[in-house]
Amino acid sequence: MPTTLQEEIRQRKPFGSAEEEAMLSIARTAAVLDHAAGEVLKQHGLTTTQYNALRILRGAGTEGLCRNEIRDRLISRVPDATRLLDRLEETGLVTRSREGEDRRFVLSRITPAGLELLARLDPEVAGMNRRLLGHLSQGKLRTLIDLLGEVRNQG
Amino acid sequence: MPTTLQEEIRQRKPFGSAEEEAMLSIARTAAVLDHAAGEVLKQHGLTTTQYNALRILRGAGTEGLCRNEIRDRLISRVPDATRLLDRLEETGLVTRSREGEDRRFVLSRITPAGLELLARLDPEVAGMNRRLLGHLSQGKLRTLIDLLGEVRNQG
DNA sequence: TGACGACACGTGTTATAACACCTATCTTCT
DNA sequence: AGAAGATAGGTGTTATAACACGTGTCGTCA
Repeated sequence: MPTTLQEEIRQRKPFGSAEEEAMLSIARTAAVLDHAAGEVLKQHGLTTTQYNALRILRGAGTEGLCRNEIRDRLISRVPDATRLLDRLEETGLVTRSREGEDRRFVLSRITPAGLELLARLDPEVAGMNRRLLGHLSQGKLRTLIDLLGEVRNQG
Repeated sequence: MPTTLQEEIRQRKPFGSAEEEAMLSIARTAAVLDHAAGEVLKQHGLTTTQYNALRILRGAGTEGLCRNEIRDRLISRVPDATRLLDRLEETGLVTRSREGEDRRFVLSRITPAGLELLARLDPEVAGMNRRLLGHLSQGKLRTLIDLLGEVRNQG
């Protein structure tokens, strides 16, 4: 197993700056984790984005959320939340309806089938998180989270 | 500007574990940075993956690299490096030829046009890195890089 | 030597992402 | 009231990602 990013991507020259190395480290780490999560979710017919959307809708409860609200809450922004929800609706995990007094809004809600799927996934995802990150102490995880927050704020 | 991830994605409930929060923080940060980098590169007709591939080929020099070697070095693995190189070849940034004694290998090389493009991009990318990450001290960046390395090793 | 498996690439196809554009509804201002 | 702009959502199209499979080349071993 390679021990440094430079070995991992077999780069000969050292990084030009800490900023550059940090950019690549973040991208690389996210790619590795996203791939691992994707493998787990794929077995349940979900992509990581679909799973993320379902989690958002579970958090929203019975009121549901409109399309743009879901889009804005996604970890990784997608320009086409309509068809993301189309697919979740096709597989019966989400329902949509235009019902408020403002008829522009279409509320999406997670279905019982969606809730069941998430409930089945919860322990599996928790186990995956431990497997992927459990070798770091709580203190290190906290430091990492704080540093990433600093990166995003005033990025 | 939101100050915590929880506000950023408007999540009501606190995170279930530090591992979960770290997973989401990494994914979120990578998405934000990748989006910013994509905006810069888009103006030059490149995606972040294409840019990454060009950087790899510049590092390889005149010897070039074969497809699978490029694929393995990419920050974010793609299952179809052939067509990634197809596109770079179409735009004249890369050439390919089958020439070694082992006729299975197809060597890809960056062209002078590719080198010129990268040379034009170098200062722009460096400036972007500073803009995105320059507000963190060198010590914090080093800590972040090290922690991300720990995440990937024995992940 | 020739059959077999491994390897390096490429191709075909489907699903999704990305982008521009369009429709319907609402708000506001004259 | 009615026009203009903003907002929410959908559609059409192209590009790319993702996956399975096919082709040619090489090494190996009976």
